Amino acid sequence: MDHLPSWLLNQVSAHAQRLIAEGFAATGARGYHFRLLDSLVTDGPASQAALGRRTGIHLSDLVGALNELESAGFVRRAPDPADKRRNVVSVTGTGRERAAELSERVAAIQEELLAPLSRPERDQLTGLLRRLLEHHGTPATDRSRPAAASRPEGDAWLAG
Amino acid sequence: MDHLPSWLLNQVSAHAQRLIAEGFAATGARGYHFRLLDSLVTDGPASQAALGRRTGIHLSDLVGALNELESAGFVRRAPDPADKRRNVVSVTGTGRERAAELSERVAAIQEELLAPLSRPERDQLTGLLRRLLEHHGTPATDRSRPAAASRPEGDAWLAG
DNA sequence: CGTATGTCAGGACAACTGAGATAG
DNA sequence: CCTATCTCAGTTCTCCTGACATAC
Repeated sequence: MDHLPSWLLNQVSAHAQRLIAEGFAATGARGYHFRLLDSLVTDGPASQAALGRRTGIHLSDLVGALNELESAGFVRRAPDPADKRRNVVSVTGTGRERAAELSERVAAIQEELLAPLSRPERDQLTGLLRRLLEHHGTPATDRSRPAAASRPEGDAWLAG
Repeated sequence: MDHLPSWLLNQVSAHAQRLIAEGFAATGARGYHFRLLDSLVTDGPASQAALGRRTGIHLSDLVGALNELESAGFVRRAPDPADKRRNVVSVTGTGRERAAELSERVAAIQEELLAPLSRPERDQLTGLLRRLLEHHGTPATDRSRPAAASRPEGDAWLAG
C-alpha cells in the first residue's frame, strides 16, 4: 500500500491538513480563509469569480467563506461600477494583520511538515508536485467553473 | 501560493482522489473499499482493529465500509474463537476478483497521475513522500486509535 | 440569445470525536 | 479495574453538482 503514489499523496496531504487545522484552531480560521486572504494580499482585489480561479476554490464555497471573512471584518465586498454583476473583494487593514498572522503559522507548519527533508530535497518535492499540478487540471484556472474561453474582455487585473 | 508545499500537496492529492473517484464510479466503489480489499488480499485476514491500523482508516469508519463490502459479498466477518471481542475479516472469492479489478484501475490511475514524470522522478517522489509519512504519525500504526503500548500479546498475525 | 456572476441548497468523501456495550 | 474491540451517532472540511436570478 505504501508504494502507491496516490495513497502516499493522500496520507501526507491529510497530515498537512491536520497540521493546518491544529495551527488555525486557536484563531478560529480554516484553510479557505488563509488561501483567500493570502491571494487578496499578494495579488490584489478581485471579483469573486476571479478569486475562485486564483485560489481553486469553488464559487459556491467562496460565498460562504467570504461571508465569514466579511463579518469578521477581514474583507470587504464592493459593487463593481464597471460591471454590476461583480463584487470587488478586497482586504481590510485588520484583514492584512490576520493574513500576516496566518502566514506565519503556515510557514511554521511547512517547516514541521518537511522537517525530515534537506533543503534540496524540499525543492525537489515542490518541483515535482508543481509539475504534476501544471500538467493536470491547469494550476487553478479552469477547475472552479466553466471558465472563459472566448474573448479576453478588459479585466486583466480581475482575472489575475 | 503555488510555492507552498502543503498547498501543492493538497491540490495534487485532491486531483488524485478525483481520478480515483471517477475510475471507481462505474463500479460503485470508493477509496476505502479498495484500501480494505487490497490490505486483506496482500496481508491476509485481520481483526477490524488491526485492519484499521494497517490501512489508516478509523475504526468508526471501518464499520460502515465493511458493512458495505460484506453485503456486497466481497468480505466476510467471522467471530474470533480466541478472542470473542474480535471479528476476523477475510476476503471472499468474489472479493478477490473485485480487488483485482480495482487494483487494475488504480494502477492505470497512477500512470495517468504521474504521466509527466520520468521513472526516476516517480521513484524520487514516492521516496520523499514515504519519508515524510514515516517521520510523522508513523506509517499507519498509531493514528487510527490509542494503539497498544504495553506488552505485544500473541496476535502478531492480526497486527500485521 | 448565450454566457458570466453571485447566491443557495445539498451531496460525497475522508477524517475525526465521543459515547456505549462487551470481553479480555 | 483497566484496556481493547466493535458499533453508532454526529461533526468538520474540502470538493463538487444543480439550480436560480441578474447582468453583460
